[in-house]
Amino acid sequence: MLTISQLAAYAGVTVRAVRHYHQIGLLPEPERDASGYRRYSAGAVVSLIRIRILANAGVPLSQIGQMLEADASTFAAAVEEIDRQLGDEIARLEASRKQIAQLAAGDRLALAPEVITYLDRLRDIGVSERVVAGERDSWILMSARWPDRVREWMPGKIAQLDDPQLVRLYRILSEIFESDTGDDALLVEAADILASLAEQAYRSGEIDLGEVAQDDLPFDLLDALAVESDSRVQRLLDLMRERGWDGLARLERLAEPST
Amino acid sequence: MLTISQLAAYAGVTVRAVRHYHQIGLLPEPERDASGYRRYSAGAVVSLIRIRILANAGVPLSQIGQMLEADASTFAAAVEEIDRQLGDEIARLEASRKQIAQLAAGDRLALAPEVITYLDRLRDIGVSERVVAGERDSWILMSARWPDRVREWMPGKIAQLDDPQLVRLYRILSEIFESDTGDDALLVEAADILASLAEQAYRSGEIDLGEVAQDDLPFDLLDALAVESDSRVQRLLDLMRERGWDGLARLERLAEPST
DNA sequence: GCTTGACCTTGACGCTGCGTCAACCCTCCA
DNA sequence: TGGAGGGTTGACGCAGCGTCAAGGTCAAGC
Repeated sequence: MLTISQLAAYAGVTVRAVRHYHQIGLLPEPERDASGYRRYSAGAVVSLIRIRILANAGVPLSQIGQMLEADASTFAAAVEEIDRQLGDEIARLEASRKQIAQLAAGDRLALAPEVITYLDRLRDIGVSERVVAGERDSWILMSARWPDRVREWMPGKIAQLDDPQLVRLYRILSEIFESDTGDDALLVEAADILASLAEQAYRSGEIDLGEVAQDDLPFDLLDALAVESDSRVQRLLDLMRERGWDGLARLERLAEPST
Repeated sequence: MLTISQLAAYAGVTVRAVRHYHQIGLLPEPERDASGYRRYSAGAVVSLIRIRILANAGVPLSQIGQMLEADASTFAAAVEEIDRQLGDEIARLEASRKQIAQLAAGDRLALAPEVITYLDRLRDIGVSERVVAGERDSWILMSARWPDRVREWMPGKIAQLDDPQLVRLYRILSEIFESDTGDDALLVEAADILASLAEQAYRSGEIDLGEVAQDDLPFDLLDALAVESDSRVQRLLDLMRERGWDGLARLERLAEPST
């Protein structure tokens, strides 16, 4: 007769594992000797090894009992199911691995390469780091919901940077948010340019977001994010409202311009 | 300001997950409103999304906090470590998948094909199912500890089945254990053949187990297993002892034969 | 003002497969 | 006879939430 540690050693498992199998009813409790020790027969070793064979194959303990008793076809069906689950799990882990490979490639925020390019272009034209960081956070938000759409939008966004008016706008914004003073004249100038750009876009019908339902887009959230990062954005919003436009991330016409 | 469910929806996670992140200190608790509800800023959405990006890449929650604060080289090192762990996990699952594929291939006990062949040969020469089952359990025990050694031993075992004496022995054993009567004459005959075979093996020095330390092999366990399955095995052991041999799975000379 | 349903709160258990104390008993050997 | 090295049960811990339970709150319709 064997003690629990001998049994465990023969089967190549830990004593704790054996007791666990008893607890969940997978391995029957053996007789006890006079002092209360469990005493195992040689057959228990075989039972335990068979349990481990299935467990090592990835079968959940909760199913092993049934599988050991099942007939061939039931067994085969169960095996197939387990294999499917293992396959799913492997697929999930490999997806994770792809993700992490992207992170390793220096793309610490997991933004699409197109967005990274866009942010770099902003830096090239002299946009300050704070404003770039704001843009980045906005695109993180957008990418979370429409990773594919964002990639489609980027070429257009990058092309827009050729517009001298837009470049001027970004430079003014950089100047505003880089300084700690509240130079309202600059804010007014920014609002004027922004209104002008919005007007052009509105006339040319350029505002085109593809098939994304516009209510679905978190423009309010983007505006709120901007205001959070710097309260002077609120002033900009107010100035835009005076000029007949609502919002910032997505300008919406409030009323026809009086002029 | 956002409620917890709005925050969760923006980031594509469950409310429960957000609360969990608060609990483990991964996401800071926001201010509460008058009624005790959590109220989130837009920045929280960005924070949460960044957490999920890392979590989806397989980073354990317990490390995400540090990673978000880490510098580039620390971050890269951590990423590499995570990737290694993912690789290990995938390897383990794929090993499981191979195992289960073997099970699916009809090999329900995960015995090496050589052993299956051996058991089939036993059936071919007329060995009863009970005796084959006993052999099978023995080989399960052996395979658990020396899967590779067992495969090497099998060709020799199969070759031995050409010996008419051995065939006769197996047939007698089958007859004994298939009947419920206690025909002692058959047991005596079996013991005589076994002793004769042992003598031959002893003389030719054939007993060769390779480099396996012999104390390491569970011969006592195998004998015990046999006795458990049928108590008449005990009588066989006694008869062998009378003939100067100890054990059954591994015969050991007790004394030089008097003849 | 009342109901209703949707949303918020904290607290706690469940899941998987054991690892790891804790606190105590049993056996064997020098 | 004392200590080392077994054994026993009981319980917490782990990862990442899901899922009640037992309420309090809010907005809307009657």
